[in-house]
Amino acid sequence: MVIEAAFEELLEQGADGVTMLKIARRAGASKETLYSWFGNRDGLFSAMIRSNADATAERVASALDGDDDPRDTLSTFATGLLRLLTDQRSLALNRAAMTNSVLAAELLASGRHRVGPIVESYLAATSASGVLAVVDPATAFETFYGLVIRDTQIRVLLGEQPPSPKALRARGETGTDQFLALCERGLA
Amino acid sequence: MVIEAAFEELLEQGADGVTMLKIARRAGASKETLYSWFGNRDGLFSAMIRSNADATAERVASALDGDDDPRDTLSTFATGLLRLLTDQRSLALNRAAMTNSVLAAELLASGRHRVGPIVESYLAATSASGVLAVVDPATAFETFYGLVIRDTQIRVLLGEQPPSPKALRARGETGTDQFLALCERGLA
DNA sequence: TCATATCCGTACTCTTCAGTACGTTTACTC
DNA sequence: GAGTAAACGTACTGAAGAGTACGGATATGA
Repeated sequence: MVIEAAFEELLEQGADGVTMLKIARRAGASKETLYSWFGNRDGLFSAMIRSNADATAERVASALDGDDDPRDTLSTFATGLLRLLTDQRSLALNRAAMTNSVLAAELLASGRHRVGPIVESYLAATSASGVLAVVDPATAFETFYGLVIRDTQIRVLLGEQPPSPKALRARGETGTDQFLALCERGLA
Repeated sequence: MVIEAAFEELLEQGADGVTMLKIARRAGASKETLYSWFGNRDGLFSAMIRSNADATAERVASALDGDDDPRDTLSTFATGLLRLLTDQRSLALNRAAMTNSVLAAELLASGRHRVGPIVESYLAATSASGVLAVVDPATAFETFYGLVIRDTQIRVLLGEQPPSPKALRARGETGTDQFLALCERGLA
């Protein structure tokens, strides 16, 4: 599949090293086919962003789906979010979008602005049921995000090694504990 | 000055739109002069990164310098950090470095890894004097960073409008309050 | 078997830009 | 004002890649 080949090229060569010819060769397709399917280079990148975003939104929604203890749900979700944002594909797409305003807007729309509301409605519902007290779901999610992600994403975007799975889990749990502590004091 | 001209080009054209010729013209210099001063394109970008980092480190150190109430010091510092990370020059440099591993490493070294220790030693000293209780200065700084910056930097990197100065200040204060609350409970 | 649509491979155009070469000009020093 | 070094401007080379053109292959279905 072409999108798969494009991701492989992207991971190996970086955003600047990706060429339509290399992708075509790896996919066993011709350049002309790529152009007829995706229009141009940006179109192909758009398709990659959408493909990644679809997989993401689905996972986020299902992580917040059960009715376990909010601490467990949030902590699992936190770990998943960290894993997602330090995943090589996401990183490469973020790097590529960073220097292209159209792609950047698409990435924001299909990523942050699609995931945000899902989490916010979870926080609102949980808060309404009295288990958890958040002042405002939107700012609460930002606080949660900050406590979990910290400077991790920007550092790996700039080339640092991503934290180990174990470290990710620890971070997810600590961040969740900190978030719940702030909730208890009415500071989230 | 050449570096100034380069920054202007970078802000107007974006990282990909910057060419040595345009910079030379804007600076009233010749391409050959640029090459003799900076070696090559990356050398010029390195110089820009260093120039920006020097200004930054100085401001950070002086913000943490006085012996005011830690809440005031931290809150002022927080606002400054937010302003710094959403500043157009920093953003443009981050975007440019994101697709160039050498520049990325330089940006990390002269930015995050230079500012971090300064803040950590402030936290350690303040903690030692009993005014504030942090478990570990390094993770405490990460927590503080997360509470202040949240997803602001990545969003503006992807093209969103930076928050207003007023919003930045509010964020700096709220983030500081949250951080101090976590300190009190031994969670930072 | 024929018709049609899709796709492959190759080759071509066009543009852009990094980096270099070089002759001329400015400016400073003695 | 002669000598020297730095810097200007213009022109050139070379490489790379986006996008296009087209003839030939392959498949599908009537």
